[in-house]
Amino acid sequence: MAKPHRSARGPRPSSIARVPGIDYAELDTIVGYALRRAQVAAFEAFARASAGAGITPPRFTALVILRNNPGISQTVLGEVLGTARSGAMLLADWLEGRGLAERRHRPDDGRAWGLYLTAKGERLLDTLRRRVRAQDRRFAARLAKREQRELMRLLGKLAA
Amino acid sequence: MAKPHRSARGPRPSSIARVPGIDYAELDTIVGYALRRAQVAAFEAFARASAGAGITPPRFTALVILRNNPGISQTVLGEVLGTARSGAMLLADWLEGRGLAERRHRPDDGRAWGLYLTAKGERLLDTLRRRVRAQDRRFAARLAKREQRELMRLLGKLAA
DNA sequence: GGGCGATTGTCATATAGCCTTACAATCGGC
DNA sequence: GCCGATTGTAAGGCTATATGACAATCGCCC
Repeated sequence: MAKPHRSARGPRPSSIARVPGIDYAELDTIVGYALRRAQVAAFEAFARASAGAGITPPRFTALVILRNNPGISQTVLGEVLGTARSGAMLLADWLEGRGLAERRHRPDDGRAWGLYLTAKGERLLDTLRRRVRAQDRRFAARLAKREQRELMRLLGKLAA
Repeated sequence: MAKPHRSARGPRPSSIARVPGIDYAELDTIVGYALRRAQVAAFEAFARASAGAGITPPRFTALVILRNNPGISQTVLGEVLGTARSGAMLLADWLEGRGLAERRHRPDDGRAWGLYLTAKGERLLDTLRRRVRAQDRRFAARLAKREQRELMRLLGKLAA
């Protein structure tokens, strides 16, 4: 029921409006299903924020991670994203191909590359971040501030 | 940041363990990101429950919907799942191919088919449902009963 | 009753995002 | 210096979806 539905990643889930006249039965008691629904809604907020650029959630995540962890290796990036090494490499290729990130040899390890955001990457991330956060805040505004904090706490416990 | 990450659906998100030593920065303040993490965890519970059969979240959803809404059309099924009609058709093909569901002509509309669970489909759903619910409950047990109710309430508001 | 736009299922085609496997270069410990 | 482990890479493939076109049928309007 979860993302996979997905879920979990790549696919572009379109809105899952409740269809009138349909009996959802036990689906409404399954936490995973409720999570998926909410996540799809959140994704739409993200899509609105990143419209234009081909930025997807994992790419945005990678940009943030690169900025705050300069020199990170592709293997570790893959772990952070929860994907195979080869997938992280493709992602790095994509970022590098648009001049958003670059690979630099690592003095301490001849096998590994260090990943770094370029100036262009930093600029993109700056605008992107503002828009993503604004949309996320607008999305979360369906809840009171108090509820938002509580939600984040509960989600944190679930993901742990 | 939502599911799509994935997805929404189809993809098989692997666990997203927190990587020690990595700075996640603002990601931890984004509701969509938190949702995605929790959803991946929930998906793992689902995968454990449906291991063996090739049942994915959307397929499980379809089984439940078919059982509680016999005679539903493929177009409506697609709406419920949030996918294009063609995707719903493929799903119906899959279910029919394993003898879990069948299409019956609809007397009132020569274009549309009505979808119905077969006896075999009902049986599978019965065992599946028990396992899925058990795993979902185990997953949700990271929260107190009270918190679970609160979470469902908040998620409902977000998805609305 | 006939005509016409809308709807339904279907099919072909394309794509995105992944994974798996295999491999060469390199590292680290013994 | 040797050998198992690790890193990035490349090739190939798979799955879930979307898009667009199509024939059959419906519903409405005249």
